[in-house]
Amino acid sequence: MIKEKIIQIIDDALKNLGIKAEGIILEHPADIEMGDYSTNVAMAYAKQLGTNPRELAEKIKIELEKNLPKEIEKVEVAGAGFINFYLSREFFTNSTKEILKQKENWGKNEILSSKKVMVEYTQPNPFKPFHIGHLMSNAIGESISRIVEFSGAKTVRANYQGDVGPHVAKAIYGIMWLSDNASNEKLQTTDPAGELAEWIGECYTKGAQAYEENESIKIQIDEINKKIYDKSDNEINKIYDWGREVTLCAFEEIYQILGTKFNYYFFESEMAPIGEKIVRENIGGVFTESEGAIVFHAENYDPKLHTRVFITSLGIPLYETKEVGLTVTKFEKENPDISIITTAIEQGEYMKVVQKAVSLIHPDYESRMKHVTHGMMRLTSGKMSSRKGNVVTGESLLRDSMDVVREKVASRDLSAEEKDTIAKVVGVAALKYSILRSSLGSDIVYDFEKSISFEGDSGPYLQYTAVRANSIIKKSEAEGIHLVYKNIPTDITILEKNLYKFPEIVARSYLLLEPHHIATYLTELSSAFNTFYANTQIVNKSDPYAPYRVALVEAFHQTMKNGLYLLGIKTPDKM
RNA sequence: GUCCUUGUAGUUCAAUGGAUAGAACAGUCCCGUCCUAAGGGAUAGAUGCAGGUUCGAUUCCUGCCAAGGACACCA
Repeated sequence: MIKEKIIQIIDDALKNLGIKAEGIILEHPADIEMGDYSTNVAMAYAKQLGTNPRELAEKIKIELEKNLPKEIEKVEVAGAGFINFYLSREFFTNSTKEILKQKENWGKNEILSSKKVMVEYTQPNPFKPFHIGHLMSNAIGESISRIVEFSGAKTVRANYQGDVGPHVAKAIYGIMWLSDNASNEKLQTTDPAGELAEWIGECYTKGAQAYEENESIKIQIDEINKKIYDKSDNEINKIYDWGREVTLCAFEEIYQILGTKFNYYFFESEMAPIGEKIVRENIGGVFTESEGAIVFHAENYDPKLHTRVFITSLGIPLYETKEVGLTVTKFEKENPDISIITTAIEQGEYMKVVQKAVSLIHPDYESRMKHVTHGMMRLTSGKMSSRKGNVVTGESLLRDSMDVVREKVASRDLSAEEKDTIAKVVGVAALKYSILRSSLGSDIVYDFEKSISFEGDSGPYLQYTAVRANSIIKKSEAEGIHLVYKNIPTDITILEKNLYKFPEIVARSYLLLEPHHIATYLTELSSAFNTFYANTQIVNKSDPYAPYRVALVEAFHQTMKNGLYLLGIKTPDKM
């Protein structure tokens, strides 16, 4: 790649000047006018050599110019002593050719070649609503899965769901309590799953409220919880089986719209016994008994960690224990080189403790476990809580987003089927982009008006720009403009100066596990394309440069398609 | 109290230790015989506070302030 090549010639130049360089830094200048690549070596070594940075930069420049490769047009010294490289027309022309050659492979790298990476994300709980937090985890996890895939790994997608525990008992109590005749009919069918799941969500909310407000109901629900575990009550078993199926079915419908296909579904009910066995086997070693419970004193291994209970004094395995079971199961089943878990930051400290415990039992897993945490999705009114019922569910949000798109395309000359597809694809894009445009660390303040705004910095803006490019390609085909690299415009567009950077951006997104770098890049790229589009008549048979410009548009379209794929967003042909 | 996140234009977000801190929305003002105006152009506007390291700090270190989270039997 060109980057390595430039670093090499800088290294050679420095050697000729008798400077031993360690780690040459080559970056893109903030302003595109200042060149395509820039190095700070003159500033970094001037002090050590006792010279002025600019003077040293000039010397290095002369040395570089003795043997400049054809990809570089010129070298300049600027500012406090930066050495800037300007890539040549030939480089950009070849770059366009390369993109069209690589097609769907454009942007891939080999950082993870022949590795296997398991990514766990989404983690909704049966019997509870699919809320915005799940949407967030899904968008991020799916994007990371695809970025990892583009980095050469085999990706295994996993989902982990809490199908047992107090939340299920609360929901079942709610279902029994709210079941009038009409809802008894509900229990006879699992269709439509979405609506039924929504009703179960309401039952959960009512049950959870009652649990906190009424002592006798609390006792009843605890009783139900026990019966769920030992499967001793037929009526409860029936409701349980029905509710589990309905909610899982509803989740599957959402995954389909979101574009996720899981390879594995892990359930807490299955992980509990596995984890419990492991924990009990390690009492005395890793775990200790304390006040009747089985705990892990993580602070003994790392002062920043804390003690957590793994099995209660009543002998019930907690989430920590199930997580141990899950982690070990993942490694035993798939033996991934890297196991990534995506959750909200509130799980951060807890996960460190669990991973420390697992590491003590299986030291070889330690360096392979990665926890990616993201901020919380919150309303302006505060934290979202499905317990208090003030939720905007993930499903309702998706529906609203798609409805807005439907209104916008209503007047377009498209078939009803096309409009429906566009509503789905663009609605999902609006939502995913609003999640993936920010770095993972900070919270996302959810503003409905803004999330459905399709102007400017948004998913639909990216799709719209790609669609415009697609129209040009279609039109050029109709006009019979053939791709030949005969006449190349002498000027270099901002679009070209952005396109070749795509693989670097993908690699960086993987190394930092931050999808937003791709989102930011695509927005800049789209902006560059739209400027080009506004100022240039591209499809023009009498223009000798038309074939190259169409090729450039195709290269742009391909880059957008691949980039949007990495965000889990589809590129429509029309909208 | 201890630990983990996060503090950047009016708002929502960017910025692999670099050059004049970038966008978008909202504001003001332009662009419609032309490939989709869900577009383009112009204009105004910001690094929580105080130190330190560095040729250079939004970025790294220390302290403070503010918001959110985790700290024994919820998940």
